[in-house]
Formats: sequence, C-alpha cells, structure tokens
Amino acid sequence: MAHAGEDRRAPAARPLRRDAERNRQRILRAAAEVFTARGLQASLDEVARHAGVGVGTVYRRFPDKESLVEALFAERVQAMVGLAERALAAPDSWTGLISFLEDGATLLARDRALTEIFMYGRYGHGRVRRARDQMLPAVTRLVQRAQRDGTLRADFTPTDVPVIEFMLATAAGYAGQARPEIWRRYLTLITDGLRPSRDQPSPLPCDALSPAEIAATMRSALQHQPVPAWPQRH
Amino acid sequence: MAHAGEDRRAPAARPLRRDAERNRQRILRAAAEVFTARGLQASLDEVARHAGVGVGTVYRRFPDKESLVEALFAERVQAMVGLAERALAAPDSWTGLISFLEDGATLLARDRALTEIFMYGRYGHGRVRRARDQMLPAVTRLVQRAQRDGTLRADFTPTDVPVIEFMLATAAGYAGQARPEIWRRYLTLITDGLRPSRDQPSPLPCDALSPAEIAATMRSALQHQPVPAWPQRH
Amino acid sequence: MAHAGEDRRAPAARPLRRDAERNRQRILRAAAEVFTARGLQASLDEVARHAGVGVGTVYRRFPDKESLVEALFAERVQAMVGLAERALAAPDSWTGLISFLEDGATLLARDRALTEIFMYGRYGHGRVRRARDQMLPAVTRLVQRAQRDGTLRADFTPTDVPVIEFMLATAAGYAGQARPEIWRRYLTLITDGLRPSRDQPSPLPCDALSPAEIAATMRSALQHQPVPAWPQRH
Amino acid sequence: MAHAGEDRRAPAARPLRRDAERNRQRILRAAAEVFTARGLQASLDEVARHAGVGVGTVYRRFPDKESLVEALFAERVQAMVGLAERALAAPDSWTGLISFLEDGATLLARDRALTEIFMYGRYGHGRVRRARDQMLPAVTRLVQRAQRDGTLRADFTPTDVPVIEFMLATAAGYAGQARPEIWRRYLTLITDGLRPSRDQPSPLPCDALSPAEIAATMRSALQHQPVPAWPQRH
DNA sequence: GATGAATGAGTATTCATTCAT
DNA sequence: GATGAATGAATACTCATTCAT
Repeated sequence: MAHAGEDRRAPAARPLRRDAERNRQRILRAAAEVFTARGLQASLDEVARHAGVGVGTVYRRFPDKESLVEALFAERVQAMVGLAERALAAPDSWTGLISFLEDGATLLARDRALTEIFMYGRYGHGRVRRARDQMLPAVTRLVQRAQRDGTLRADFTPTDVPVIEFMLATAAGYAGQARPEIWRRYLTLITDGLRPSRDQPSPLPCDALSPAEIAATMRSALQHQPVPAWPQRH
Repeated sequence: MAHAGEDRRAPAARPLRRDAERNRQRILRAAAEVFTARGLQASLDEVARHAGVGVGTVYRRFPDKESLVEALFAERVQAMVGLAERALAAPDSWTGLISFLEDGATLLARDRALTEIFMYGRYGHGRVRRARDQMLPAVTRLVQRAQRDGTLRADFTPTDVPVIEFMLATAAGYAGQARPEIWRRYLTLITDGLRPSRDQPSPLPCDALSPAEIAATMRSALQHQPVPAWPQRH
Repeated sequence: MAHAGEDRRAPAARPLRRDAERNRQRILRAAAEVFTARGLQASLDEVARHAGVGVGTVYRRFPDKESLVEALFAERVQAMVGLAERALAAPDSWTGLISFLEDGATLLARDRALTEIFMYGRYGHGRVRRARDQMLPAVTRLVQRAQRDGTLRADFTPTDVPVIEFMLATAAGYAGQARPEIWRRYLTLITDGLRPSRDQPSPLPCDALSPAEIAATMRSALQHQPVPAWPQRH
Repeated sequence: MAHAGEDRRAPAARPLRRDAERNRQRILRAAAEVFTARGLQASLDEVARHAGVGVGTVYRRFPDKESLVEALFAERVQAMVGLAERALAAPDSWTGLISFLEDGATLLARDRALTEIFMYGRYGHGRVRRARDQMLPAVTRLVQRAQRDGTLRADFTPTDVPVIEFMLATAAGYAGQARPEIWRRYLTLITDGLRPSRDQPSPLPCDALSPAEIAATMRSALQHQPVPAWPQRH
C-alpha cells in the first residue's frame, strides 16, 4: 500500500517513533487549516509556524510540498472511499448513492485547496491518483446497484460521480464562506435529473469519461508543458 | 465604453500607432494562450517571451498584471453578456436559456484562467466587475421570461445561472484537453432537472445566492485573512 | 528596548544562533560600507554580495530594506544620543555643547547614508524616529545648561543643533574622502557666532524649527506629491 | 564656451531653430519643476510629460539624463556667477559678500535636486564644473576686496563660500517647504563669526579646500567605484 | 524634427528546498 | 531527530535609452 518516495515512512513502512508520528499529524492538521484558508499558494513556512514546528521538520516528514499536499489530499480521498463503502451498506440503493454525493460534497465544500488541486492540478500525481483508483470501484458498485434496482437512469456512469462532486465543490468554493451549503441546491437539481422514472429524460449527449481518461487527464494537467511557441514575425 | 486607468489607451482613447496596436494584439493573444494553458500564475515574463516582445512592452500597454488580465477577461465577459442578450431574441424562452448556458459553457471550457478569475477573483475588479454587473440583468430577463412562459421551474433563480456555468467549466477543466465537450453531459443532467413539467420536482433545499452575496464573495476572496493561530502544545 | 517588527529578532528577543549572529553582523557591516559609499539607493543585492551571503539571508534577518537601514541607522542615532548624554557630564557647559557638536559631526562625516536618511527620510520611521525623539531632550538639556551659565547666546534653540550637525555633514560630504575633517573649519566659524560675549551679536532673523516642524518635515519628505501640471501650450 | 557632448547644440554651436529652442526651454523649465519637487530620481518620462513633449524630444535635446541635469544645474551656477559679479559692484565690500551668500542661498533653497547634485554628486562633471570654475574667480575678488577693506577675517578663503552655500542649502532642504527661509538663521550665525572685529576670533582649525581639491572631490564623487570587497571567510 | 513604442537590465521581495548546528 | 539559517531562482514592476514611424 505504501509507495516509495511519497513520504519518508515509505521505504520500510516502519512505524514512526511516537513523537515523530505526533508531529506528522500536527503538520497535516496545520497544513489542512492553512491550505484550506489560504489555498495552495500558502508557504510551508506558514504551515510549519502554524504547526509549531520548524520547516526542517516538515521536510523530514514530507520530502517536498507536493508530497505534503498529496498526503493531505490522499487522506481525504481515502475518506471518500470510506464513505462510498459505507454507502453500499445503505438499505436503499438510491439513498445510498445520493448520500454519498452529499457526504463527499460536504468534505469538499469549504476546502479551497482541495478544489485547487482538482481543478488546476499542480499537485496530485502519486497517492492521490491511487486513492482515487480505489474510489472508482466502490462508486461503481454503488452505481450499478442503483441501476439494477431501477432507481438510477441507465446511462449514468460511475465516472460521473467524481465529476459531479467537483462541480458541487466548485459551487461551494464560489459561494465561499458566506454560504458554504449552497451546493445542496445544485445537488438537488442534478439528482432530479438522475431518476429514470422521469418523463422523457433527455439522452446524454456524450459518453462519460472512461477511467483511463480520468487518469490521463490528471497526468497531463501536471506536465508543465511549454506553451507552444509562436512563429516569430519580427 | 472605455474606462480610465484600465489600459494605457484609456485617457484619450486615441488610436494606437499601427505597430503598437499590432503588438498589443500580439500580447493579448499570447496572454490568452499562456494564461489559458498555465493559469493566472503564469508570469508576465513568460507572456512577453511568448509574444516575442520585451517585458517592458507588456508593461507599456498594461500598467500591471491585473490590467492585462482584466483586458483579456473583460472581452470575454462582454462576449457572454452579448450571448445573454442574443438569447433573449430566441423565439422559445426555454431554448433561449439553455442555449445561453451552452454557449457560455463553450466559452468557459478549456479556459482555465477565466474560471480562476471567476472563482478566486484575485484579479478583475475594474471592467470585469462592470461587465459582470451587466450580465446578471440580462440573465434575469432570460430567466423571468422562461418562468413567465412556464418553461422553467419557479424556484430557479438568476444567480443560479453563473454558478451552473462555473460548474460546467469545472467539469470541462477536469476533463481537460482529452474531452473538452464533456460538460454537455452534465448540462443535460441539470437541464433535465429544470423543467417544471417534471413529476414531483424536489424542492430546492436552500436559497440561491443573492446578487449581494456574489459581490461579497468576490470581495472576500481578496482578503489575506490570517489563519487563526493554534494553541501551541509544545 | 527591542521593538516588534523591526528585525526578525524582535518578537521573542531570543538570541540568534551563533552562525546567524555572525552573519547578521556581517550583513550590517557590509550594509554600512555599501550604503556609506554609494548612498541608500544601493541595492540589497549589492549588500548581500559584499557580505558574501545570498540575498535571502539578508531578507531573513531584515524583513525589508527599510528595516536594514533602520537597524543600521538606529544604532548610530543611539550613539549620538549617548554622546549628548555624556556631554551633559562635562564640567564646562560650553565645552559640553561644543564637544557634542564635534563628536556628532565626526559620526556624520563620511557617512553619506546617514545624511540621506536625515535629510530625505525615505527610510527611518521606526526605531530611527524613536531614537531621534530621545535626542532632542538630551540636546535641550545641554543647550539650557549652557544658556543658564551664560556661555551660549540666548536666542539659540535646541533644534538648531541637529540642523548644524547636518550642515557640517554636508560640508564633510562635499569635501569627500579628500578632506574628511574639513567640517571643523565651519564648526569653528559657527561656534564663534554662538558666544553671547561677542560685541553686538546680530539678532537671528527667524525662529528656529519647532520640534513639531521637524517631525512634519520628515513626514512630508515621504509623500510622492504630484508635480502640479502645467498649462499645455501645444 | 560650448563643450562637445553636453547637449546637442554643441558641435557647431549653430543656433537652434526657433521651435527647437522653445522646446529646449520648455524641457528645462519642466525639468526644473519636476526635479525640484521630486528630486533627481524623477524619470525623464515624467519630465517629458510635464513639458508636454515626447521623451524622444528630450533625448534629442539632451543626449542623456546626466546632460539635462547638468544643463539645469549649469544655468544655476551661471546665475550664481552673475550674482557674484553683481555683488562686486556693491559700494560696501562686506555687504557685497553677505548679499551674495544670501542670494546664492535663496537660489539653492527649496531646490532638492540642486542639493542632491552637490551632496551626492551622481551628476555634474561637465559644464557644472566649468561653471563653478567661473564662479571661484569672482568669489575670490569678492573675498579679497572685503579682506583688503578689513571687513572680513583674514583666514577666510574663497573656497569657503561655496561650502557655506551648500551648508545653507542643506538647512533649507532639511526644513523643506514648511520653512524655506530657515537658512537665514544659520547664515546670520555664520556671518557673525566672519567679522574680524570680533574679540578673540578662534583660529580656524584646518585649511580650506584648495580649488584643486574641490575639483578632485567632484570627480571622485562620480566614479561608481565598487565598494572594496571583503575577505570572504565562508 | 518630433513622437512615443520597444527594450532589457535592474530592484525589492518571496519561497521551495538544503544543510549546518 | 528537530531546528531554523542559508540559498538563489523567480516574480512584479521601473526606467534610461534607442529606434521605427
């Protein structure tokens, strides 16, 4: 489960000394607060100060900013995976799916950094991708169950789920602190479109992203590709 | 239409010399490409290099980064206002609204910078705001007309329109270059939820943003609020 | 004695690590040399190069140029305050005053930066001002003592003292390295005019600056007042 | 009288076309105002704007900023030379000298740029030096006449005159706009020390600058000598 | 001749990252 | 292990100077 180079625990997966683990948690908590409030451009110095440790300690736990951000985000995607798994246990398949969307959006809302990661992908190749890879199977089961039950339109696709989550996060981010729960309004709008029982649901005009496309998309967002140069007409 | 202080043409509105105008366009085109590809954190040095001019030239035309971004963005928001106005001319009120959503999303999709401006508003306080201020009235007419005609659910609100646009842009941005059209899928989902004719439409769980809240949100995005300090438990 | 925000040592006043303190001194010494030789427009890059450290190190110790200049200058103004206080201990009141003028001019002479700060005050709003505020009272006691003793003409005013110091610094700066002690010549000329015993001393034609005027002067030096526009006669 | 390279009139000393000459005056007047108000760091763009011409025109008349500053200053030194010559015509030799000091200080006072030139000499090698060279002979006659008449102490030296002028300018510059005439106070103090009739005038402790030293001083102020490097002990 | 557009080296400042203590 | 000092490349912006129109 551990992957080399992500954080310093990796190579041997040896458990950290108690105080080291405490610091690690402290840093993650501080980073969550700082990045959430300020976005990802917050400096690691600020994170360290907020955590009450030196920058050096941050770098001891996380080889670079990327890794810290990843660890943070991976935990949340993990949390979402957990939500999806728990949603499978819901007695009603439709309710299970919807409450997963709700709970996921609740996690994303108010989290500026999370949205930045998803939308502008300067971070997030490593554990994030793998965490998400764990999520898709769970979501797939959730979706298939609902479709089997006939509570969800047939052309809905598991990869639609993360996209919808991000869209809701966008709404929440846009409304900001003032109205953090605004996304519920749009979730309702969307779920009203998800029922198969609706009269004449419009056919969806294009295929959902395939899991491979989601992976490819994330990868490409990270390359700092030079903007293709222009023919110089000087 | 021209507003003082936004770009150097403003005060006299005297037309630029031919070569200057050519370079201005070149810079604008380069900025569009660079910001679209890299987001607004791209440096003006990179814009200048891409345009094949010196940084000084960029600064001659646009007194600061903000102004350049504004000039770029203002044109596009203007374009969106234009779309809303044209949509009012559509014979069918429902079609008018939907095609505005489509056309707007088409403009936003693939344009990372545009979305950044709208969502995090680090830039865009002059012409951009004024342009946006023109948009809401137009959208309002569009929405009211559809509601008068009974083609749109009554609890939909004009401010929902920009939020939905950004959500679609998010979807597009997430799918990236691979599937720029993907947002159409989610627009369909949403519009299916907008019809009043639907059987038992779910009540929307909270009020839409008021115009004042949108304005406040934009303003607050700019404050560099200190992250509240933690009790240090060293 | 330490004032928050002036240099990074301030908040906790915790002593710097040995190497840091060494570098801090190195930077201060380099800054003194560079500013003295080149004036305050010298860049911090040059200071850093001269000190043999990276610019970042300079900025770690002093949050901005102002603070570095302040730290440098504050020490010297402090030194002058000390001189004034020591001069009060001189047995003869006249000698006390004169030797303060001498010692002060000795400090100012050859120090282009010091003079710039005093005269154009682009820097120096924190400790510098406070240090200067300490100087005037000390000088006042010096002047009043001499006047009580009848060794100083009665219409001389404490604020005349700094003005005279700057005049002497001007003379020194003008003569430059070639004749750094030239100011002594003009000090003699001036002090010959200060004795009350002189036959028919000319009445001084206008009042000295009030302390408030000195403060106002410094403040106004900072405003970037627009040059009033001209009637264009094209 | 014209010296190559100083301004574009030089090589042939051919009189400028009428409009060119008008522009030249306009620029000089604008430069005087701008530099006086803002100091020498004012940009030539601002000067041009204030004069109502393009920067190119400024550069056509004056090959670089230095030359413009020089031209400006040279005119004033010229004006001072004129004053010295006129002072020679005064019936009383003492009054002649003093009123020259007064009139000179009046010219210098309120002129931040002039003071900057003198004190920090980033400009002023060319015509300025020559103009001053014209001044010293005139001043010398003024001083010698007063000493011959016994109205001036014998150890006073012609080169003391410009130094005193700059000292007075310093006082004026320090007091700023608030009290432009403050220098009169210090002139009185100094002139009270200049009378030979005074009881026991103190001997002046060092020789005045020689004309050669003044010249050397100015020259050296202009070299951008690197601050001598330090032994690096890294 | 006049204009103002273009240039690019220079300035203050920030921040991810490395390394001596 | 923890700390925080040091580094330098990067970024927004300015301005003296040159040159095309």
